[in-house]
Amino acid sequence: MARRTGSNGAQTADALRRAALALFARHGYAAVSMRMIAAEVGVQPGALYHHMGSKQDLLRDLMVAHMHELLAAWADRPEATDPATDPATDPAADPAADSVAALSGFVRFHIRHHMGREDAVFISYMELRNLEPANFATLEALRSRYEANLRAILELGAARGAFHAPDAPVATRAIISMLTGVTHWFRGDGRLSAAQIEALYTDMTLRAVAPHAPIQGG
Amino acid sequence: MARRTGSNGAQTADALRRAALALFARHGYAAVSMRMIAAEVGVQPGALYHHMGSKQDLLRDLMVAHMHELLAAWADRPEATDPATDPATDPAADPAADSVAALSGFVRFHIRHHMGREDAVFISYMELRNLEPANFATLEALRSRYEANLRAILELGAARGAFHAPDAPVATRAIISMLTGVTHWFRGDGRLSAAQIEALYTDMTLRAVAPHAPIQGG
DNA sequence: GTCTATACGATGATAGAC
DNA sequence: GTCTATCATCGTATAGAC
Repeated sequence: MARRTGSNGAQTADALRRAALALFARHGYAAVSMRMIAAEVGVQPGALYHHMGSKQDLLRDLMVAHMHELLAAWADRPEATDPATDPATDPAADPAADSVAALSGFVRFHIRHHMGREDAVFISYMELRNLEPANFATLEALRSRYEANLRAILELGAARGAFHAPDAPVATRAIISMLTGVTHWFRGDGRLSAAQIEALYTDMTLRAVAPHAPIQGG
Repeated sequence: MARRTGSNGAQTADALRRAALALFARHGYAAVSMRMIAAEVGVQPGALYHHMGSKQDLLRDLMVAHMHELLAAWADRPEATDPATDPATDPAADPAADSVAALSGFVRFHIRHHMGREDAVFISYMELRNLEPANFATLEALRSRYEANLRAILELGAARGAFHAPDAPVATRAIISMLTGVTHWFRGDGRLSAAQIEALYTDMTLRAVAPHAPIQGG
């Protein structure tokens, strides 16, 4: 037989991408062979090349798709599409509260979006070094675009006096590192629920840039 | 000639380990071949096996050495070996200030130790998945031992009321993720000096667990 | 669209000369 | 301790049948 009964091009392509994502996350791009991906889906190695250009193209596509999904989800989040009419969060009425709301909104969004996408998150910052220069530049631009959202929140908040963030670019990276670190160790069946993690990280982030001087020492 | 003039076993072994560290950090363990390591040092591939067991042994040794160095440096840090006699940091006199000093001491230590060791840091948490189970367990135990130092500082500080850390294990991971993230982007020739980075991160960390309620909102 | 078969180079590791 | 030479295996990717 030349084609398995019930096989379907689009379904196979999707299955291959899912299998590749999981395998890349578990073993690393370089350690995963095309044979492994094919075997996972149940097709022969040669059949892969009807669905993708090369292994490198596959990696780039997975990473670009993840970033597009992230940016689209940010643009479509409720706060962005449904501007609050609550006077308590009206920027003109209370700029500081607006900045705090924006920052805690970012934290919640970031953690919620990344939980459940551990594989894609892992790949997106572990496999950057396995991208060819042109593909690396593409990803860097997308990552930078996302990061700019947090930086803008911090800069506006600092200008308003709502935040203590003496260096917004550094604070941006520090916060993103902290938040993304959740995906390294969080497992849904652990001691804490996703909602509890979210609350703890929101609290720590808000405190980290709170305009109160901590006790100095040491 | 069977041996290059001036060659030396111990020197070659050391050079191979240095070359492997740099190559693993740049390209990833799976993407680096024994031939690449040999070529970097200027020996033939076969000669490598007089200095190491296997590629896996090499990776494990590099990672274990890094963790041992980290733990030894922590144990030997000035604050540990030279107890402060300054009344201002005497735990009995001012427990809260003692906790703050301990935490900022950890942040300073962590950042200073990790800066300049980017390659080893990178490998130590990127290549965990390429370790065989027994080796992985060894590394996990070492990592956990280091993490316990920060957790103890946070737990004691929280018990004293010096810190707001409702969940010490989560705060520990969050802080370590944030601090270690520095090695991803910091370059000595950048906009900020190492000392400035250190100050910024110390400030953010102390604030993140400061016992002042941040403005709530959003 | 999937199969079988294969081209062709690279891989980790070893053997034996010097 | 390093060399040369080599083994068996696996890598990505392609060609052509159905």
